[in-house]
Amino acid sequence: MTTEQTIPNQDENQIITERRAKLTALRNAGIAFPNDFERKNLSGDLHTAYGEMSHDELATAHVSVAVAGRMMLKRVMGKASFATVQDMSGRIQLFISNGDTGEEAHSAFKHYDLGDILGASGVLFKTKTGELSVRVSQIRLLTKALRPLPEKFHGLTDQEQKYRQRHVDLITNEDARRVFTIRSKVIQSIREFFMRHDYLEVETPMMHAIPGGASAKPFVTHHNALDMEMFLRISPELYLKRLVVGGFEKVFEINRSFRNEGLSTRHNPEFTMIEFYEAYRDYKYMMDFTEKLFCEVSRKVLGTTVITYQGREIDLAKPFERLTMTQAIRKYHPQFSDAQLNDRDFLINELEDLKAKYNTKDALGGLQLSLFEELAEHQLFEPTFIVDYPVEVSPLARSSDTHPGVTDRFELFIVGREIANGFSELNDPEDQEARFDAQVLAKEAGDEEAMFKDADYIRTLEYGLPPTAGEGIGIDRLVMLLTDCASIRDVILFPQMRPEI
RNA sequence: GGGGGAAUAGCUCAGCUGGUAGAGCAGCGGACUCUUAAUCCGUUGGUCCGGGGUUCGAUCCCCCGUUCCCCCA
Repeated sequence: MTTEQTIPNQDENQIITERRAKLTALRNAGIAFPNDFERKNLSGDLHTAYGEMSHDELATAHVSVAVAGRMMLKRVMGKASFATVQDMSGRIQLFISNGDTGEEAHSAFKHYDLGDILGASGVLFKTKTGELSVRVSQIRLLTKALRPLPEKFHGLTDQEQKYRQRHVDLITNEDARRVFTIRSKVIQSIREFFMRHDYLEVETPMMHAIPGGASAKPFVTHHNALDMEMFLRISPELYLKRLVVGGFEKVFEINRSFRNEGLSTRHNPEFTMIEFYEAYRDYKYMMDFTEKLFCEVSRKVLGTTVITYQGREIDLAKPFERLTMTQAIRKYHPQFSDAQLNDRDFLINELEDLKAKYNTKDALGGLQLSLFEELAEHQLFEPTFIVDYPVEVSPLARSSDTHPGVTDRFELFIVGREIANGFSELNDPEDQEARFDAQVLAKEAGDEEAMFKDADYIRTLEYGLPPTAGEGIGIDRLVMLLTDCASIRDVILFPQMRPEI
């Protein structure tokens, strides 16, 4: 809405200059950006309704249509032309000729450029090669595109440009449209699943005075009026459990959370997950529930539970395997005995040999986890729940009644990546306070990802959190799986990038 | 953070261990009334990512930097 002409001279080129001249001519001739074209038909609907009709049937039916879209292909043959326009539902071919539109309109059309947005009305017909097309009687330029599109055959292939100029990627690459359409449907079907199970969708704060609910470094910001440091949330967990205390016994939030860590093919600093909590359930129920969810989402969105990821097939309808960490290690490294995997000195020796990262102060469970991450995690291609996480890395999970040092917790791995994390919630306020205190000690000892003590959350638990199970599922990673994308940037519309200049 | 790769016309890409750059598409002009990445003829278009260095001469070799991609932590 600015009247100021902001022309980026530095990347002005001949093509843009010529298109600008065409725009100037349009301005001089009248309204250059009209807003009165009434689009009546989508190309996809027309193909569905009339695609199967013969040339003669269509001629008899005499179907009048008005379509609009971006011109993607253009073939001029003297007194007649073909153009392909693309709208939100697909593409349709236009036939423009002196005989149908008059020579003046057709001549004007010849100066339209690929990328321009057109509106056309006319009658449906089939070409002699059988392609459903519009015999155009009136055609208008609705929006002049000043910048040229990428090459019509290859589209945009430069990864950086695909991410930085996602609109161009979406215009030219059908696969990009496919991925983000699937993403939308995945979220929709997840929401439907939870609605059907009587969950309440809620929104909790994204700005936290105390970042909690996960072990991660937060982004820091500042509230001016309150003059206080605030954090972008790393997880909505503690707020959602407050709501369970409040009596909302089944809640979920499809949330954006933020973690101040590096960027990679698996990490974007802001990411989408769903967290959900259900009272009077345990972590075992959540595993069953998760299997149902994954199966249903895949079936609804893709029409099948059998997916192919990077060349390998997975059937989400098959029961997900459930292993403890040591079982998973032994599955891929049968040379280890149970006794060895329960021997601190042995584990430390192995981790040293592997040059793996681990915390020397860790108890047995922490060391097992380090070895699991080193030797087994990346091999878990088939969906696998790893159960019985150690207490020291699970400060919000309920302790096992039968195995000291272990919590009622699982993580789900598919294609070697963590995709979900759930547990029976710790609802003993005194135990929770002790766990927070342990986290504070870890933080003081230099663990930047250790949790803060949240006294308000303890007070909340003191009102009584019913026995509850909760879980978080990484939606970006789930979408990667369902769309066969290798990089998280391929499933995030605008992934975080370094500034261009 | 470490290692490897990439950056050349608006886009997709060539460019021979050194001699100031080419093709296709797009654009512009022309021919063409059923094309399908239309075709045919002609033609415009370059900060070879940026900055230093070596050299008579650098897109090419060396150093520094920027961004992206891949692998590792």
